[in-house]
Amino acid sequence: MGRGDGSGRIVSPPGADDTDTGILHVDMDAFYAAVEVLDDPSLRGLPLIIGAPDGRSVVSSASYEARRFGVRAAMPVGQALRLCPHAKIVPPNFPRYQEISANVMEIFESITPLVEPLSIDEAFLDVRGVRRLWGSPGEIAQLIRRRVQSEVGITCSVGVASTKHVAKMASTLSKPDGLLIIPGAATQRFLDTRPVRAMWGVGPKAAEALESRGIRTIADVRLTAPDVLERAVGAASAVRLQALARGEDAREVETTRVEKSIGHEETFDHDVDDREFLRSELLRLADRVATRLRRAGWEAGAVAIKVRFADFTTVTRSQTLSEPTSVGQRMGEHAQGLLEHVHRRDPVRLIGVRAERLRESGGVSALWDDDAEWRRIEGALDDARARFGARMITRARHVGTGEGRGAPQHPRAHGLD
DNA sequence: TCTGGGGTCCTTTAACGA
DNA sequence: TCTGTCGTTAAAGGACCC
Repeated sequence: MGRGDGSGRIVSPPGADDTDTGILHVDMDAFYAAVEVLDDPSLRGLPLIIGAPDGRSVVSSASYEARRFGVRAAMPVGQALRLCPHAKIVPPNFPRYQEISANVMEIFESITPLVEPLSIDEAFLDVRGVRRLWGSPGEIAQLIRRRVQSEVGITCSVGVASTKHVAKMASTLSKPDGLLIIPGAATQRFLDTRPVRAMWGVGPKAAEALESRGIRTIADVRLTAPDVLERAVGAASAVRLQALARGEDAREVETTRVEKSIGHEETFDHDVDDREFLRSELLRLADRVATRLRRAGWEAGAVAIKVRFADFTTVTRSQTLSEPTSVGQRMGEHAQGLLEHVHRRDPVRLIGVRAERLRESGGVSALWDDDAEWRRIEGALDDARARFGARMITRARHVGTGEGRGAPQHPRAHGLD
């Protein structure tokens, strides 16, 4: 979600030069707020803050009317309300945003198969292969903007360039409801004048490290001696940033991405001292993570916990499992064991559980949904696996069901009862 | 007024086996 | 056999993104 308020917006005139481009970055404008307006037109024109109204929540999205008052995503809701006291707070409705997102992505995929969703509200498109079908990249960008507006009812901004990095920077500059095309030959000129903070991957820390050395623009990054840059941001980042500053970005639009971890975390309304309560919360969170693992047909090869103390310092502990699992009870027990390795006893504001090193599930668990009895069966199966070896149990499943991972079905349907 | 929840990636350090 | 080194992996922390 863009954090700007639309001031300093730059857009291309109609029919602008789009020579040597082909990568589009499409970004919905104030997406969550836009969906809320779509569903309740009486909200149009109002300063909206999407975020839970209670205690420690932050702004997920804000309408441009609210941004004019300085409200930004990730800002505590309390602070946002002080900046814009008459703003209307709307609690987020993520399933609904997911729905609208799917509609938008469908439009993209009707234009090119090369779509890389980056998040719920943005995607890269490679349109180099569909010119004869839909026209030049600039024309396709306009087509997408029209179609998203007319078929979904919200606005988006599009950056058109020769690389992902430049397309992303361009869409950001064109927000809201804009289009910015950077022809290949203009890339260096475009980059050179932008501040380092505008680079994708340069956040507050890196920007501070660069600016304190007098490196303020992307041209500065390009012209700084590599060893100086390396001392500022580390070796890997230095190489990457300098390439991006020269307009080099060989990353392709990737249509498939494999998730690497799944986790849940929660911030308590009030800091928690009670170790037993923390243990029970770990179990609960582990259960939610395990449910998602099974639905995806995965197992965790490692479990990690995260503990954030009242002073916001955060520690993590992780452990590789001797046997991968997607059983909530087992993940929860591992999580509780990891908590024993956190010796600091101060009040805790957040706790989380994450499944890492995901692999395809070899077990029965992927076939069925979450259910107390089924959890018991899974536990028994896991124990059996541990005792007799996973291979036998796995093979038994394939013989027994004669099918792969499919729609969730209850074990009774297979006569396992 | 403090600072969500979902992630990814990078860096550093330590341990370990060849 | 001893010692140093190299490569790999695990773990922890942190920056960054939306």
